[in-house]
Amino acid sequence: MDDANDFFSSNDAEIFLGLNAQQAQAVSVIDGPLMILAGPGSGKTRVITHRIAYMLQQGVPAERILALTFTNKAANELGHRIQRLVPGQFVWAGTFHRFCSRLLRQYGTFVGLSDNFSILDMDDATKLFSQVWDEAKVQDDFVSTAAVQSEISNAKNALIRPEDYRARVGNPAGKVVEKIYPLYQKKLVQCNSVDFDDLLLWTAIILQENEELRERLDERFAYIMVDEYQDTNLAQYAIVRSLSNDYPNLAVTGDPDQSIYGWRGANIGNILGFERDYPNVQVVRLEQNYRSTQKILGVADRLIANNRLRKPKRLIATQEVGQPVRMKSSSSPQDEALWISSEIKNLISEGVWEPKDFAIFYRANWLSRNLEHELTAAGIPYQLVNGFEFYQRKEIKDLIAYLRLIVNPKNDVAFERVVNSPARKIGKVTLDRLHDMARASGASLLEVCQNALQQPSSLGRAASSIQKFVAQIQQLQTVPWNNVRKVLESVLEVTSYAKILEADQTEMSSERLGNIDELLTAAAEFDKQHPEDGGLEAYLETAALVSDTDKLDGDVNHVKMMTMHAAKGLEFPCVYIVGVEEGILPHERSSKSEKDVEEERRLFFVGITRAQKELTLCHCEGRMRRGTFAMCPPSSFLMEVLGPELERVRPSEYKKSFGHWQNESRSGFRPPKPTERDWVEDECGGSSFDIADYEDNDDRLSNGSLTKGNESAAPKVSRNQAPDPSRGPARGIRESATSFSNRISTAAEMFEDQDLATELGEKASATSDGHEQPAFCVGGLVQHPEYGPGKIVALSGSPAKPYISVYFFSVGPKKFRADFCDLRVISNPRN
DNA sequence: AAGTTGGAAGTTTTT
DNA sequence: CTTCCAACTT
Repeated sequence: MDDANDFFSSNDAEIFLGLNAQQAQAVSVIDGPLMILAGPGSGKTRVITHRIAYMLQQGVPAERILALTFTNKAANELGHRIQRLVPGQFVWAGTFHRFCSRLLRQYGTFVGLSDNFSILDMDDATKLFSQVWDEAKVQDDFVSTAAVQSEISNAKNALIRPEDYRARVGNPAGKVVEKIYPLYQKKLVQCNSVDFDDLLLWTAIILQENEELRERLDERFAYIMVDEYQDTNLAQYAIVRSLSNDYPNLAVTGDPDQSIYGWRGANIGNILGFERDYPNVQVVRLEQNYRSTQKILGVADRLIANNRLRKPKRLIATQEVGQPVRMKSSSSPQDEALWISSEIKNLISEGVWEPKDFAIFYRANWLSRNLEHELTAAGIPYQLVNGFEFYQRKEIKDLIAYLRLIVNPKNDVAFERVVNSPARKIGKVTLDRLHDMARASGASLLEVCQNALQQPSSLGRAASSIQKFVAQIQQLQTVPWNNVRKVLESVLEVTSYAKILEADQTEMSSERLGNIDELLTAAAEFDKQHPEDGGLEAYLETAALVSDTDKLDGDVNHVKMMTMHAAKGLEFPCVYIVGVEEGILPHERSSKSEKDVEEERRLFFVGITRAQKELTLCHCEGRMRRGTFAMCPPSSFLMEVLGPELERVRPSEYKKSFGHWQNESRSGFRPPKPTERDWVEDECGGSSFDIADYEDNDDRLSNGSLTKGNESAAPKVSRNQAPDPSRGPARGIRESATSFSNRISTAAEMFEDQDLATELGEKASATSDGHEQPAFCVGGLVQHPEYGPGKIVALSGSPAKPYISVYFFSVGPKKFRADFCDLRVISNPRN
């Protein structure tokens, strides 16, 4: 460090200020290949920013620097920090996928894509894939679409093109992939679309096949930095290599111990083999951890030491010893959630921490349910970072699909999504016919429609609907693309999308209108933030490539909940990791091979090392699975981690935490009783119980009989059956309260007067020849061809979708669409 | 055409 | 306990 300061001019002082020796070394090496092995919390982002600042200061033009990150969030933060350090300089930083998307907009013609291509998200790609699957009439009953789709994804990530794919022996999906992969890829190109994997695949192919272009881009991006290099796959590796051949000023940062995307084709060998790929590489190790307490690091260290496929690496603590890492056992996820929420509530009210200091991690998104419920009940604000967010909702996908179709008329997936949304009476039959025509002519669905309208008879009854739809799209194509919000408003107006929802007047449609409002606001915000580089195409690219993690706002004072995958790169003072159970953390589907288990262990390692001050590892004795309560043994990882830093949460604390709930009367909830098991432990356990118990009882742990039979679960089961106010009513009773009460009273009436039935029957036969049909009225009597006579109980719905509820003598209550049903009015109440 | 219902099936992680 | 899909209803 001192040497470094002597060597560099005084201008450098600011850039090197406060860096340790290794960090300074990593910053100062800007020419030639460099590998930065950065443990968790070692100031990696800082090194990257300062290194870029140093390059700029050394006269490297900003446009020749390329920073590739894993998430948009990381890229944005990088950009932000560079701006702070070197104001006024613009360095391109973004994800691989975004970078590739930009290249393909320019050079996609090499592989048959025009510059307005669409990026399909997972949903759309799957939709297109199953169409191809259906068309190919796959006979094999033994492979699933999902297996084949994921095998194709693997092939793409491994840079295997459709024509080169050969089934490997022992791979049941292989033969089907051989057949489907080329068809799927052909269809994608026909639709002028790419899936996520294609962004990488096509870019790699273009760079491989166009030496002149490769040289130009290699020179253009003379300085490249790749973050999270341990998570790059073969395609990404190939792209990076192509761009750093003549100008091998490539710096990669990463940590083999944090490689958690092997299932997506990430090859940990890329970072382990970096020294082999690039001769004369300089290696810098950042081993000082500035984030976590010594105890937390001790636990992390002991865990990861169990991995065999790794380079041993130290984590040197610089923080205080800290509080013990806690291990908490609960009888059920409900109890676990209640315990966590009440503890967080107490810590907040005591002023120890703020909501935003807490994070709760889990292996899979569904594990957040109970937590959400209890945090809501406790009034703790939280933010969920999960997979089913804004852009997944139907109305949002519909509107985005309109935009995609406007930009790329060949996008058949978008066409299918919107052609009957809002409802235009264009159904399966019509769509099948359009598909046949498209297959025959090789044209896109929209083109087929346009052509067929020359002879409307070929479209049958749907011709006029299609005519209208095509006219709407054509009208929308004339709207200028520079203002996204205006385009969206035009879509809403031209298609009457919002108007139809407004007319519906149900709870769901008003929620959808709210979401649409939110989308309009977001679009306006995008327009504002991108006055130069915005517009419809840029917006669609952003919409396709944003992830939910990117939206995470650390400034908002909320508890954060997310998967451990999403937690990568983040840090929080207090961390809870839930569901540390065998079958969940190592996940049962990742327990086949040692390699898989090691990746699970790295995932746990990532979770643990996010914690700065306090860490609690939680597991349940059992949980509901497939409708029944099942026992859950604690994760084998927990046993690997046992040691002096670890402390079991003692039942006395458990009781104390619940005291709060017991004093508060909440309707609908019973204060949970400490389970029998907790009491037993309280008596015979003691402070030294925990570690010894786990170490000496492998057999008990492995067969999950640590609990004392089912007694401890009993109170939970009843809690489980209590109605859950956060979810809607179960199917089957999903009727409005009014119509339900109506039905009860009517039923009572009906049963009092049994003779009414015969009377009604007689009246019905008397009026059976067709008179003018009077309007339906509540209380009126009607005749149904199958069910016989009945009484009108309620009228509901909207003018567009009127419903009628009838109580029949023969079969009880029934509900029909009033404009479709075959009901004859016998009498009205006032007659 | 479109909504409702019953039965079978299934629970990873994400650019 | 949920979610998806095919069959059935109007």
